[in-house]
Amino acid sequence: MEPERKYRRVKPALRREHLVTSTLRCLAEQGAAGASIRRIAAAAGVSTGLINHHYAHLEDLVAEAYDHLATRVLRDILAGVAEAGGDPRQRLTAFFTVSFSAAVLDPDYLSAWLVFWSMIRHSEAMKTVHTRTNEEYRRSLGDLLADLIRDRQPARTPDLRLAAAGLSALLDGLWLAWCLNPQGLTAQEGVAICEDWVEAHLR
Amino acid sequence: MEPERKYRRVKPALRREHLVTSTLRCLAEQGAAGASIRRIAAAAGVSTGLINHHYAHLEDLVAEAYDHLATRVLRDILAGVAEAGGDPRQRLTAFFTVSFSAAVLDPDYLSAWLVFWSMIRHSEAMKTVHTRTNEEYRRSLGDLLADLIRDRQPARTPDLRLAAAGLSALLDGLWLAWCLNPQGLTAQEGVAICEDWVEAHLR
DNA sequence: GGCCTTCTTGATCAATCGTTCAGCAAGGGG
DNA sequence: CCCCTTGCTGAACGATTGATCAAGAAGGCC
Repeated sequence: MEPERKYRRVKPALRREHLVTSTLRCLAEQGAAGASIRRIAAAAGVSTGLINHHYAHLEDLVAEAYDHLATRVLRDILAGVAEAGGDPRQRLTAFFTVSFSAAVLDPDYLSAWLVFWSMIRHSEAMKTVHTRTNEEYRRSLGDLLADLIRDRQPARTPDLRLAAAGLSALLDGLWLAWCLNPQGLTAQEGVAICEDWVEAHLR
Repeated sequence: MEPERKYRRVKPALRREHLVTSTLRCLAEQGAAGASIRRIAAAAGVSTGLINHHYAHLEDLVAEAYDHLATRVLRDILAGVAEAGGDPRQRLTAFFTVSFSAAVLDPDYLSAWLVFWSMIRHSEAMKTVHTRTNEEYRRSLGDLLADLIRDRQPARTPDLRLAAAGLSALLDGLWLAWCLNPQGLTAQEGVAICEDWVEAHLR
């Protein structure tokens, strides 16, 4: 008979990653109610005390989960863009397509984003993650737009910063609307609206 | 000496309105933490029991607050539109201007919207309010777009439903981005981006 | 093989939550 | 003016919250 171990020790870095993914699962499945030390501990299969051992405050864990999700989404999108080849227009289409794919456009994950956003106001850590990831996202979008502008040489070149802000807001708004009421819009229509934006603005 | 009354009775309809405005104040000031019977009761200057006397569940009160805020915002916007006169283009500009005015674009109120949205998933009452108010909003925007299209007779008339969905998403996205990070964008730039959308799509 | 670091547990704390309910009292109708 | 409806109070209940901490045990190192 092998001696039953009560638990297995895990290296901090690995354990923290484990806790972060458990947090995301909790937030996606249960929304704001899932942002609780006890529920996350249960989902991770560990004791409540372990969470405060690795994170001084629950807020720190959630901030890391925010960073994790935002980074993964942008990475997925950029991977799709890279697959699309070198044509600026097709790269932008890939950006839209992945943005409206199931891996990103998931009503369950909206619950998580809502929790993140609601914490930004009072948590400096959350604010920091939001500002940084948002800048990365908008810069990626701005780069793609800049490439397309250079390629097309449209009659009137728009302000790049405002254009990126507008397209980014359009994407966020469509994503939000779809998650809150999937009946009102299809993913294909979401992509189509973004494509229209490009054709209308960079002609 | 006038006999001190312990409290004053108020007609149900008036009391409910009182509770709704107190709820909105709580949600705006304290976010998700303000969505509590005790805090709302304290803000309204009544006992906790009174809330459950008028509303079977806290959820019902919050749903009424959601309805109240969404209706007020749309009413403010349409009032601005009415003031703008009869020119379809100027009416649309008024829609944008009011949307980015302080009465609507308030980071404090974002906290309230986030609470509402996070409750939609599990509350049928919240889902009903969201669907209805959202349809009203999008229909108002669609009407203004239809007027402008009839007035301008643009070369290629866009799908009205998709156009309204797109512009509505753009407004929501800009509003969300500004509330979450007011440094990243000014209200005037928000209006400018919306104006650009109109000029680019309905030329 | 035994020691020692430190990862992990789980009981415990005070605070807060939504809801219930017995009873008080305000103030209009008869 | 009194009664009776009902708006209203506030204590109480059980559940849940984030955080603390003493104790335990896993597993690498000498």
